[in-house]
Amino acid sequence: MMFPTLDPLLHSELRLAVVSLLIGMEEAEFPYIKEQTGATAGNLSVQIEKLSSAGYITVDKGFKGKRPCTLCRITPEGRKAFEDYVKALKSYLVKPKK
Amino acid sequence: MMFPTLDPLLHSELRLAVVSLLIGMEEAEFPYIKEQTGATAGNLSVQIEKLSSAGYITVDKGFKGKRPCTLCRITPEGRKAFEDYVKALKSYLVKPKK
DNA sequence: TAAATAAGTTTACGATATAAACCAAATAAT
DNA sequence: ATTATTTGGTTTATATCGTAAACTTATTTA
Repeated sequence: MMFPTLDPLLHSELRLAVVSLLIGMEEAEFPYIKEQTGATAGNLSVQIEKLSSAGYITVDKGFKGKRPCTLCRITPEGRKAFEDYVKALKSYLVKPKK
Repeated sequence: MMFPTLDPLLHSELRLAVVSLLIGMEEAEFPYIKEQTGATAGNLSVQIEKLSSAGYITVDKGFKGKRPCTLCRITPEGRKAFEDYVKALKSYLVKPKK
């Protein structure tokens, strides 16, 4: 078909932002992601859980001193899915030569 | 903010496909769009109506011979919105140089 | 010790996408 | 000449999704 389907897990503003961010850093804390994306904590929590249970990111809940600290990282599958998503999107954004 | 908001009207697989198609042709009939996008008639009808009432496309219901014929065209606003959407998306897809 | 902040999670709700069901007219089959 | 099928859609119902509000627990700060 003309237009390939877009991975619904990535075709979401916030989830795409999260993955995009992680692609660029390989490790980020929850509050940092929250700040960079402008998301509310609740929404971010939900979307991170979705990305995590899809295997696109890993989530490590530990402590930094005495405070909880949630560390997120992209997985190889997440990286692959992102690349595929970008490729697919191009079919929508770039008109193929007549 | 790092990630600009994505026009929710365009951030939809089918609506984006429709607009993308119309950008490349300036005029298309309902059945053609249906075929190219692989959408069901119902879904397409709904999404075309949304694009239309947002002013992104025009919809002309006429006849071709005796059969009804629905013609869609992109509007300047639709074109502009699409361009803005593509620009905004790039913030998500391309990592800005460190 | 009381209030405020940090770091999240859970829950509730409204919006959204999608397909199923439906409708009307025209054409094809019997 | 009916009956069935196809064409070209629209309306409606549903299931999913995104989002913010409310809540929890622990920790500083006043």
